[in-house]
Amino acid sequence: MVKIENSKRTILNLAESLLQDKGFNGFSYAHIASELGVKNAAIHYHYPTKEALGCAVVKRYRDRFQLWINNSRVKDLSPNEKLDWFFNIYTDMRADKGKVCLVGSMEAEFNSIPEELQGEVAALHKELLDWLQTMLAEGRDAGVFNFNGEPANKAALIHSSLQGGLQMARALGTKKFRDVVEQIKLDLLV
Amino acid sequence: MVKIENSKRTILNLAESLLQDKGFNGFSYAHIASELGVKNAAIHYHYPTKEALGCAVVKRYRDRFQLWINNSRVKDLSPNEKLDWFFNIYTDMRADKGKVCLVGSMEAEFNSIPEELQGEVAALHKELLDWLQTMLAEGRDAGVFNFNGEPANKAALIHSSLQGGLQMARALGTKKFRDVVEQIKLDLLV
DNA sequence: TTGACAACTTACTGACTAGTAAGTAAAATC
DNA sequence: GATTTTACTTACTAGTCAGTAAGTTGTCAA
Repeated sequence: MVKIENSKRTILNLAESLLQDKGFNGFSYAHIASELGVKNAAIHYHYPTKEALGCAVVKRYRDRFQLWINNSRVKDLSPNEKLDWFFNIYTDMRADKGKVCLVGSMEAEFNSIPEELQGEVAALHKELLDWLQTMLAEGRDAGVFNFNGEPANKAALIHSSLQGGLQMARALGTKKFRDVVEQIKLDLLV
Repeated sequence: MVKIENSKRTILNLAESLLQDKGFNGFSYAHIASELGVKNAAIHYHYPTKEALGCAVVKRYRDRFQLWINNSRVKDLSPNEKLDWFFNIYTDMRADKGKVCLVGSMEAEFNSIPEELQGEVAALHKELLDWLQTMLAEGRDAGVFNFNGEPANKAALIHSSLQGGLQMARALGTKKFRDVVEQIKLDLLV
C-alpha cells in the first residue's frame, strides 16, 4: 500500500476535471483509477457509487462558491470588480483545456444522470443565480450597471450566455467566448 | 418482415429526439431498437456506426435549417418576425419534454464524441450564427433593433443564452427560459 | 418463374460498465 | 505488543455497449 496523500481529494479533483471535460456519461471509474495508478475498487472504497461521486463533486463546488462569496476578498469588491471576478471563473475554465461549467455539463445530459445529482446541480445553479442577481441589483443601484427589467432575468441571461458560450468555444474557438463576454459588458455597463 | 414505412427516417427521428433528451453518450442502439420494435442489428443495417447515425442527424438538421431560411415564408419576414421565428424554435424544444438544442447537447460532451460528429456540430453552429448575425444587422439598419458592437458578437451572445437557457430550464423550470427570452428582447428592441 | 435485392433476424464477439466480496498489509490506537 | 482501522488489491459478476457475420423472408423486376 503506497499511501497517497489525501486520495479522497485527489479522486474528487480528477472527477471534477473529467465531468467538465467529458460529461457524466463520458467518464468511468476505470479512467480515474488508471490516471491515479490504482484499481477500480479503490475508487469505490471512497465513493461507493458514481452517483455519490458526482454529488460529492457538486457539493464541494457549492461549498467553495459559498466560501468565496462570503470572503471579504470578494464581498468587499465593487460591483464592477465582482463582475470581472465572476467572468474570470469562466474564462479560466476555457483556458484550462476547454473545460465547461459543471452546471452546463450536467444539465445538457440532465435526463440521463441520477436523481440525487440532478438535485445537487439545481441547487448549485440556483445559488449562482442568486448571487448574480444580488450583484446586478447592487450595481444598478450604484449607477455602474445599466439594464431594463428584473435583475433575476438579467442574471439568468448572463449565466446562460456564459454557460452556452463555453460550449460554443469548444466547437468554434476561444475567440467566440471572448466575444460573448465582451458583448455582455457592452450591454450592461453604462 | 413487417415493412415499416421509411425506417431510415423513423430511426433518424428517434435518434434526434434521444440526442436532445439524453445526449450522445446517454442513448444506445438498444434504446432505438426497442422503441421501434426491431433488433439492434436493424439499426446497424441503416446506420453502420453510432458516429454515422449522429452525423446523419446533424446533417439533416443543417439541411432543414437551410431550407427554412431560404424559403420565402422565413426569408420575407421582417427582422422582428424573424427574431420571433428563431426564438420559437427553442421555445418549442423546451415545450417538447424539456429538449435541448442539438448543438448544446453535443458541445457539452464535445470531448467524448467522435471526430466527424464534432465537425458536423461545428458546421451547424456556424450556420446558425451566420444567419443570426445577418438578421441582427438587418434589424439594426432598419432601426428596429438596438445594440452596440458587432452583430457577430451579439449573435454569439443571443445563441449562447438560448442554448444555456434551455439547459437551465431543465434544472430550474420553464419559467427561467422564458425569463431569458424576455431579457434578450428587452436588451435588443428599441 | 426466377433471381436479385432490401430489410431485416439470429446469434454472436470482445470490450467496457458500475459494483461487490474477500483478502492483505501498513498504520494508528489501545 | 495486540487489535482495530484504513486503504487498498485481487478476483469476480451481471449487465450493457457498439459492431459483425450469416441466414431469412417478402417484394419487385426481368
